[in-house]
Amino acid sequence: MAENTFAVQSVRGMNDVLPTQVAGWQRLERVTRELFTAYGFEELRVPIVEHTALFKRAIGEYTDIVEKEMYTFTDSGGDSLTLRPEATAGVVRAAISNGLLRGARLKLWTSGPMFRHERPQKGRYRQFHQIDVEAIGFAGPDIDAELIGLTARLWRQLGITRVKLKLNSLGTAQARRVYREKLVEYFRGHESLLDADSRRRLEGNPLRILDSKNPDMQALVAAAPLLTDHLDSESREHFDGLCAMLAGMGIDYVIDPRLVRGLDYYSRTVFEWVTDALGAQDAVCSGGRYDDLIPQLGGEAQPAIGFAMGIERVVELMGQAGAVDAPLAPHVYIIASGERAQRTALALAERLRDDLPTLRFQSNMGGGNFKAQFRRADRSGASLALILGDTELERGVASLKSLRDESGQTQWPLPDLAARIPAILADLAGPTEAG
RNA sequence: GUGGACGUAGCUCAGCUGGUAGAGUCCCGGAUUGUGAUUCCGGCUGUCGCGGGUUCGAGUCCCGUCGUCCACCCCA
Repeated sequence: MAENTFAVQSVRGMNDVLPTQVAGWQRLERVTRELFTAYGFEELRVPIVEHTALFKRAIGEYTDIVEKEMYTFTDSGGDSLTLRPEATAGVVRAAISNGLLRGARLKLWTSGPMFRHERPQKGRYRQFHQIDVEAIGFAGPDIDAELIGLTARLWRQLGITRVKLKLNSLGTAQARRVYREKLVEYFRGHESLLDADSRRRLEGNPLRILDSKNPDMQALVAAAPLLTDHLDSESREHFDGLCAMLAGMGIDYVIDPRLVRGLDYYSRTVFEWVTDALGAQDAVCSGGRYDDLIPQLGGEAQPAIGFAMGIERVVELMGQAGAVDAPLAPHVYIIASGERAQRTALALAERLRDDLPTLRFQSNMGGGNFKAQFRRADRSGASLALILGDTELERGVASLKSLRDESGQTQWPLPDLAARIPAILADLAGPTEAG
């Protein structure tokens, strides 16, 4: 590859978010921040890089993420570090190492880039972004229901409708161990029917076989023993409680006994919001309970639950739902012709910004004749053009022209502008925007 | 990591069985003296992703490579 090409190409799977796309990101960030605050969650910011061992221990040695998808490197001090592939491990680590856990109940959220070395696809990137929510110190199922209720509210606020909630319980680690043995036994009995992927998983992560999309495997999977039938009684009760609460909140869900997660730390409640609008990358937001993780990482045992949503995926859904705001147009576009007028216009713009801080003034930059400046004014979407030329300068006035209707052009002494502009804008806006 | 499709002006694309690139759009200027739509006229921009090969000659064929997209896989 030529060196130039190399230099101007972004790294595979790592994308720029362009100004035209940013509106969706900002809307999602704003709505989630308000929602989290309203539910009593506090923001926590954690590093992007952690010790490799943290992720191995939290996510599990035999998961796909740890086995083949992590960006791991040795720093110049000889430490093995990893670009975080998910957020929970870092949040839990931060809670432990800052001593936040002692008897506390933590409701936290964080967001930022995550890194996974996968083959890029629509909705799947090597650097992608998540908004992550964690509730530590709550045994549930009330908090489980609240978290799910929060996400359901978020979709409503964003105008997203093409999502469905899938729900399952993985039981406790002990119950899962028993089930796992049963499952391995079952699949060993039919080993000749297993595809290559499934045979590989039989050792490391047999539960994932249940997730197989291979049509040839469906019959075998369908007849496999169900985790749901092997739940311990406490998990059963917990899960039934959650279902009842969701029903009481009017939240629709589908119980999917084969919903398992790709991260080992989950136990009991797992859930996933899926969509049919993003092709194969259908998970928009998912999470679950991780009651055993904190002691595994050296903290004092605390039940906990969390979820993460993929910003790129949610923003894509927002775009499809038409839920992205148009960029804010200036209220006033300032046109100035001639050197003296341009100087006057800059000073005038600053004064108007002082006097009218809630309005958006855009000054024409880079000169141009009146025609060009009016064209830019029009394209800017501004409601009003403020015109400053030789004629106006001589008389100490500025012209104001409506760009959105035919109400014409008026002239005002410069000192009066700050008082006149809001009134004129209000007239232009008319009754529709009066509220 | 596996399989498949694709990669031509900023954008959307055309370019037949190989003969050294074109449209629309965008942008800029003009259509009587200081006024944004539309229309008309004129103008600008391309290492045809990159590298190599075949050929007298390649955007068009072959190989490699990078990237995008789709499916698998995985997951947010």
